[in-house]
Amino acid sequence: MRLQKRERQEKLAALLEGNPLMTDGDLAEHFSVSVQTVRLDRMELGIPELRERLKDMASRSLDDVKALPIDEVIGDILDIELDKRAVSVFDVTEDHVFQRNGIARGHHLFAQANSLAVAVIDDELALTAKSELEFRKPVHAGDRVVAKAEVLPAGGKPHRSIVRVVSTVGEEPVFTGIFEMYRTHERGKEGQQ
Amino acid sequence: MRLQKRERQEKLAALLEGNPLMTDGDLAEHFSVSVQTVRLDRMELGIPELRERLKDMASRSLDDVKALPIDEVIGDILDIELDKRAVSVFDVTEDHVFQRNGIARGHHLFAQANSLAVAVIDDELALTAKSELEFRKPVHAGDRVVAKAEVLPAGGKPHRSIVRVVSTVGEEPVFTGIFEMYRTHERGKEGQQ
DNA sequence: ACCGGATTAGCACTTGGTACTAACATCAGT
DNA sequence: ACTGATGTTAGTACCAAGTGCTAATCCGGT
Repeated sequence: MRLQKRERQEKLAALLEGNPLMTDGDLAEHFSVSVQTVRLDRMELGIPELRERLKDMASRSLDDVKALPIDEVIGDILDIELDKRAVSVFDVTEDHVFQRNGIARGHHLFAQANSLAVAVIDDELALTAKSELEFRKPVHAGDRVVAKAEVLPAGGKPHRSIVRVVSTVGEEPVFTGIFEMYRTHERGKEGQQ
Repeated sequence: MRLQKRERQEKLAALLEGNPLMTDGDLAEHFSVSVQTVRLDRMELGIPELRERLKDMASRSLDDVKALPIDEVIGDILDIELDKRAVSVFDVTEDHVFQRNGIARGHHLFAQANSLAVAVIDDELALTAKSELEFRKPVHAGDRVVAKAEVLPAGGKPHRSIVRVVSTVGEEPVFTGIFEMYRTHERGKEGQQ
């Protein structure tokens, strides 16, 4: 019954992949097989015991807490010239769309554009003060959204800059936003690097 | 030496908060105290044993994988009356702020408000078409943001609704947004419940 | 009928605990 | 100085979920 063994081991590995919190006893019951057989299977598959699996997950999830906040910018910045212009790209996945209709939730498009607007400002503190948005076309999972930002003359207001962002999928504009940004330092201090 | 005990227990709790992977033995060594004392301390503090802590972390990190994409709505909706008004609350954590200055990134405030605007519309398909935002005050980690949405007369435009959202921390308004929403069905079909 | 891989059983041992009991230690109050 | 409360340590029995090892048994193919 060579096939049975192989099949069982494959299913066992898959099972533990999805739900690592099962004891050998649980697994034995699930496959109607003895605990020892489950142990042998784990040996052969190189799967560690429950406690080791838990420890792994726990320490990995500790790292995750530190790893998560590295989304300072939503989307990958491809090109940037401070206080002038910037380009970023953002790939829309299933995670970003309404399950209802498959259309990307607005806040993701906003997040990409807003992040870019913040990034393009050459100042250690840049905050969004106001903005006007237009969602022109629905965006779907699989779409690659390219956002282009350009910094416009602030119109004389101190500590302010205007950033205009246009996001496109292919050639089609899907989103536009005007961001009025607050900054601590006046524009033009190129000496800061 | 009542103080010593209290102090030790505080440090012990803090220690496990930061690094839950320590055995009673590790802790005993760290505090130069017997294992039994550590156990008593854990009892008094209601801290479960190592394995339970690992199991908790592991299952939590499993949930996280499933829980993250289920952010159909950012923030918890406290109250909602379709096509009229809705309230949601969103707790800002370290994960939502710029590490630079501790100020919440704009897209989180937008996401809460926009989610609420979508939720309050009584239609199977509601999309944001345009919006105007104002970020009035910086929001910090630990702040609890309460967003209130009200649906305004659409001004005669077909398939449109206007939603006004005001977000506050305490009594202070921190964010306001006007959302022009697109909907498939005209307003007024109350029969749907 | 016999061989070999697969399976099962049994036992001793390990970790990191719980639950409980008992012995000290230390200090305060009278 | 004696008593009591509080805190600390020690020791025992027990548990879950394993490892590691040996031995027995099953079952199919030739």
